[in-house]
Amino acid sequence: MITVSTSKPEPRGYHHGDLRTALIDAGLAVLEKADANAVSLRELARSVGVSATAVYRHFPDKKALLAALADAGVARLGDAQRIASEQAGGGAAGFAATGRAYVRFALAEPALFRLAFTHGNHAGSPTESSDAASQMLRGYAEQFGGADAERLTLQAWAVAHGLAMLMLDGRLPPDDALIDRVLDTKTLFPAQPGSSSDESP
Amino acid sequence: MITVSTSKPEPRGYHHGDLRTALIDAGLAVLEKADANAVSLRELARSVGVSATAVYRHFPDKKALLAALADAGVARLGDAQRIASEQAGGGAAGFAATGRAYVRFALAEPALFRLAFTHGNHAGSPTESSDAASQMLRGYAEQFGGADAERLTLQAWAVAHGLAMLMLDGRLPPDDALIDRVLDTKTLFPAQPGSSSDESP
DNA sequence: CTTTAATGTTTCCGCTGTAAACATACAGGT
DNA sequence: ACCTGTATGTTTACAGCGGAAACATTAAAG
Repeated sequence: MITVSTSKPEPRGYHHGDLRTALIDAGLAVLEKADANAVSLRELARSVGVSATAVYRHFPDKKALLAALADAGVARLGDAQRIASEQAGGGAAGFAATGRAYVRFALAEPALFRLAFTHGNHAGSPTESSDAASQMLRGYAEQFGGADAERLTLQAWAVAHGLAMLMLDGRLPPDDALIDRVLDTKTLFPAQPGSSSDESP
Repeated sequence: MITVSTSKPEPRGYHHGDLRTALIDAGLAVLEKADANAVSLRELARSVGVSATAVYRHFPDKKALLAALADAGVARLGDAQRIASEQAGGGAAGFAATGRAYVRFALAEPALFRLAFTHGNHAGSPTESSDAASQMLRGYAEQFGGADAERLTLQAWAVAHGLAMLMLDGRLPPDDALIDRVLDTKTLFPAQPGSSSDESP
């Protein structure tokens, strides 16, 4: 009954218990304090108390491990956005909150965000993003934009993503008020808000 | 009075002639075909015909070499934008062309663009970007936006940067028409164009 | 022609990702 | 209970990396 990984998958099982999840947890922990190429297979294995090559029983190579970490990042981002959207009560306010949550998540988890989005760590086809966050954004865009839904989707995503990256890379100060100003839907998408849902709860 | 940089610095001089520029050129060449962490000190040295540690006579460490490459990237991007702006004849058309040039440059030189913008490779203070491109953008924004110049600057930069990154990372198809649609200033900044300059030549 | 500073080389170290051969422990059929 | 197959983990080995230290050479200045 030894404590084994970050959560508690009950150290039953073969040799380790649940190496795969333990490695991912360890990886996420590293990404809290350092960027992605500071993630070392050997260090992860070490921190989990296992030989370096044991990792290869669960991931074909390092790329696969990083991809798994990236997936975890995408999932967390989606959660953050859904929660923000719900707390804002949906509608135009929810739409705006979704964008702010995107950037705030990037600032809160820079290495994870970067890993999730950078350099081809994506699964499906480019255009049809199937993750929860993309679908939510598309939903808002259709709700507001009508025929221009696609353009609205892309522009909103691009502004938020661009702002996030510029702040992450130190080209813009990671200022919360700045986020609000740049992502202000009233000026960016003046025609849309308030066309099919209330906005003042 | 000797031709020094990109092509053939005439192998005169001390031991090598101009190792520093040769290394940078070699680095830029690598970045044409692979991403930044495929740039290896040893490989660069090898390709220039010099021992690995000779590099340290010109750069304190690898980070410094990459920073130099990043600077070269920023300069090239600035050139591309200035040219695009001039070819469009300035004004509102020039403003729009500047944005498109930004994204097109990113697609044409993905590794270089990434290196130039990613992960803290910037010199001065965050807000006051002193490079040519930033100043040009600010100029356009003041020309059009008046009091809202700063917001306009940031939003324009963010959309372009975000679109570039999303295309680079495979989340959006690198489609030229898509660039035009997303960066359409008429819908993104409907109030601004045509306030102090003509727009339909 | 000597001195000196700039430039390049050799050798070394610990780290990395990963391939190959070997060891162990669990699960199911007998 | 025992054997056996398969999943899991270990040992050992290799080449490549960034970089520190000591040494060698070259160009330039006196």
